[in-house]
Amino acid sequence: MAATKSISRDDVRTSILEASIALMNEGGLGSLSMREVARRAGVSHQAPYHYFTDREAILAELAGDGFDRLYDYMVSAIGLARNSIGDKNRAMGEAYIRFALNNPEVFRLMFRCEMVDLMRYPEAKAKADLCFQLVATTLGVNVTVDKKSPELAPVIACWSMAHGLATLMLEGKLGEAFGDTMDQREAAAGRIIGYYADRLVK
Amino acid sequence: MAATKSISRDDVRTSILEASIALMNEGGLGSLSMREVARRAGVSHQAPYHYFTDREAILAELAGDGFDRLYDYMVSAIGLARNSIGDKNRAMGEAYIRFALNNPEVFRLMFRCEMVDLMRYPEAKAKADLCFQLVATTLGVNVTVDKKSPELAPVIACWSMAHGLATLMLEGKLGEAFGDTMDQREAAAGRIIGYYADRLVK
DNA sequence: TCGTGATGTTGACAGTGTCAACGAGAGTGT
DNA sequence: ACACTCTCGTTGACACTGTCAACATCACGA
Repeated sequence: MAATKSISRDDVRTSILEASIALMNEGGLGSLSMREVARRAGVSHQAPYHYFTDREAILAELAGDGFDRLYDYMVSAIGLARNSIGDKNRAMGEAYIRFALNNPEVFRLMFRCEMVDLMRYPEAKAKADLCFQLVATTLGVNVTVDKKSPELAPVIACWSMAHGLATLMLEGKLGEAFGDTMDQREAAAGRIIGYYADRLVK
Repeated sequence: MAATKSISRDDVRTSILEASIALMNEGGLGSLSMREVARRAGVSHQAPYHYFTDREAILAELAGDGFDRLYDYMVSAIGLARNSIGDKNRAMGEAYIRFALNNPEVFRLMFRCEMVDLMRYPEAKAKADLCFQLVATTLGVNVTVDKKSPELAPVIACWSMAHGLATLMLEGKLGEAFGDTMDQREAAAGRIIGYYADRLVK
């Protein structure tokens, strides 16, 4: 039956991806090896190559999922915010950082070009672009504008601050200045973003 | 002779580090392997372990050098700036980004905790702290203040924006919106920093 | 003079990504 | 019915990795 066959095929592919996610979250990206993924998925060490050309192809899929989820994080936050650009900007920045802290390994994957070269994975690239467009339109900037247009400057400034703060927190460069528990750290980051994001858009 | 011995010892250590730097700059951090380093340095594959306990110890040394050089970048830039905090802040941010673009692999090393856990390398950590203190004092904030003091907020905001911008450019997330040549990209980043850094400190 | 420690070597081990060769089975055209 | 091809899966091999263990050399202090 074609049905059972195609279901089985999807099953293998899905179990490979699930094993990848589990490994990534357990031991970090360093412990995500093709052979261990295959072992976890219960197939031979070579089977994953029938679904993904190489390790990077798996990572690209995970990164693509990450951009989808980041998009959802931001859309939800924007929806809950009041109608002013300032409030939306603040909510969006907080959501960006919350996503990074809740999904550290995927976040790294999404923003490290030597791990996933988005140029070679148009699907994932499109999802990343969607996130950028969401940021721009939320700040009231028409994204169809010329890439070099100065109109994009505030978008880049806001994005840079949120991204820098997320990265520095993730990599432990802010010490424990932001508190010990996740909630405390999110709140502290939110205060920074909330206070300074406004200054960048007007 | 003790002299020749100690010189020879230093020679080996130096050649190991030089080989590491060369490899890092040629093929990225991924191609910096202990065995290839040893090969380049002209010693057996096990010799480096007499000088560094493991791969991370070499990377920590390189990262420490990186913080030294970042410090120099920023100090020079501050010295050339006019006397206002705004000008110094701008010059410092530009220097930060110039350093990142000119030394991409070292910059990554310095800010990725899974590559070098600074907690385990107090020497490198001290150099990193020096950079942070330089940023704080340049912005007129007394760094001996309580880590959780809100006085540090503008310091963190400025650092985050510069770091985020550097990271996003480095990882190619800003497309070619910033120009094709290195000079163009530096200039564009400088414009962003120059325009927005001021808004964060007053 | 005899350890002894620092410096260097070679050999081995399990682990990795990936190529090559092969097989079972389904689908298809004749 | 038969041969062909394609997909999916296997096993085996290769060179490479980090690192442990064992051994050689040789300067130096007791």
